Amino acid sequence: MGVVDRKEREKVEMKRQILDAARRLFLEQGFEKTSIRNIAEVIEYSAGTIYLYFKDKNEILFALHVEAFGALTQAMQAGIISKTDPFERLVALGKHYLKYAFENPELYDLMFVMTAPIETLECREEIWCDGERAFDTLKFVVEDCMKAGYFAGEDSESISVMMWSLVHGLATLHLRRRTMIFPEERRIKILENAYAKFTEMIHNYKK
Amino acid sequence: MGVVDRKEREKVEMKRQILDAARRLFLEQGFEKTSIRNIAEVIEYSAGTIYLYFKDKNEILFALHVEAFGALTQAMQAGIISKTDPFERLVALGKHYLKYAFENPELYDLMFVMTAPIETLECREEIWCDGERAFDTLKFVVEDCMKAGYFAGEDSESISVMMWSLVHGLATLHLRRRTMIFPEERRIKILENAYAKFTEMIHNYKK
DNA sequence: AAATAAAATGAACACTGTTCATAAAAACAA
DNA sequence: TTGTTTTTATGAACAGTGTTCATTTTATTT
Repeated sequence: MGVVDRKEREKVEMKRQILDAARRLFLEQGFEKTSIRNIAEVIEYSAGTIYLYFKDKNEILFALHVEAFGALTQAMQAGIISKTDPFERLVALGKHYLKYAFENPELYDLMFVMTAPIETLECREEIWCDGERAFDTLKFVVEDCMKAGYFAGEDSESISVMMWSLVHGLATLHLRRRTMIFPEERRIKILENAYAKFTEMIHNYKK
Repeated sequence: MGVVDRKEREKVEMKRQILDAARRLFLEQGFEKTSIRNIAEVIEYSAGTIYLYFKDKNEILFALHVEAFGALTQAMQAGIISKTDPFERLVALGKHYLKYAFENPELYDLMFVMTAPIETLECREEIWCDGERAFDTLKFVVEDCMKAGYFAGEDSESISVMMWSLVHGLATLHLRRRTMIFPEERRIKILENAYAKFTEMIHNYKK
């Protein structure tokens, strides 16, 4: 039957519409302040209809979570292929990670800061798989650096966690407005300097 | 009039009761999931009464914010006085900062992650003063290290932001459960290793 | 004891996420 | 085409939210 196929397509199409509306609203006004009724209004359906396509509000967030990680993975790959030298690659990887975070603040939030969805999806393996894959990408680049003579005698995991924490720290301090203690025109520069200093330090490090 | 004095004391006492109840509930179930009615129930008053002592829910959060920063300042001071050598001081400062974050997850959230209150209190100077003071403490210790020959030729601000970002990154990745990609029994060790590696690197760094 | 001032209440408002009986639309069978 | 069944959509209802405010209760002053 071609009908069942079309129905399937329509279902997917409807989910897309909901997700697009939800993403837009989440980006504009945040997760908490966006109501199911808001989303329904945008796509011109009743609130109840949303629940025919997604179990609850968190399920919508989860779907966006998957998409967001897809985009981050792409951004990270772009960083990797932009350089050939292993260490330059690592630096570029961090830069692209930060770029992604700054350009997609709400999505970054959703991936690495939000707790709301996590409680509900604690048992959900896929969530962690995405994060794990991203971390493994970082670790892989770090190990490449080690093969090229960097971080001699260190373990790649510690170096990777250190690197991740630093860029995540820079990203969240800024996204959550904690760089407000600095004058506005210098904020970005200050973050860039901190990252530059960090990469310089780990570059020149000898035991 | 002694009466007006007593009234003043009672007002303070009532505020204390509200704040204590609110802190407990925020710590237990988070800010969003705690309602004014919940707080009122704990102190055995009606919901409306809360609004005679605090303008709104955010005002309660703000009061706790001030308290939380007081406690962090204390924790940082404890780190500083625990050592005499400048660099050991810096390391201890970071350790005590992390300790505070792990022991007071919701308060740490409130200070460095939450966005909800910040929107409302954007214009509020006091908020940023507290954060600025904490950052200045860090910068001061970094500058002491420089006087002792560390970080030659660097500027203390970049080094301080780098340090802050790293510990903040470690703290938030863990508090927001993103270390779940690692096996449970190794999580803390992994964070400690990353911090140890970082301090080691900035310790041995020569331009 | 009466008048005044302060404090506490609880109903009301407009909102939230979610459910579910009902109604409309679409697909299939005769 | 008509009647039946399945799918999809609706909107009222529920229990909750933050917040306001007229009303009542309590405390103080005259």
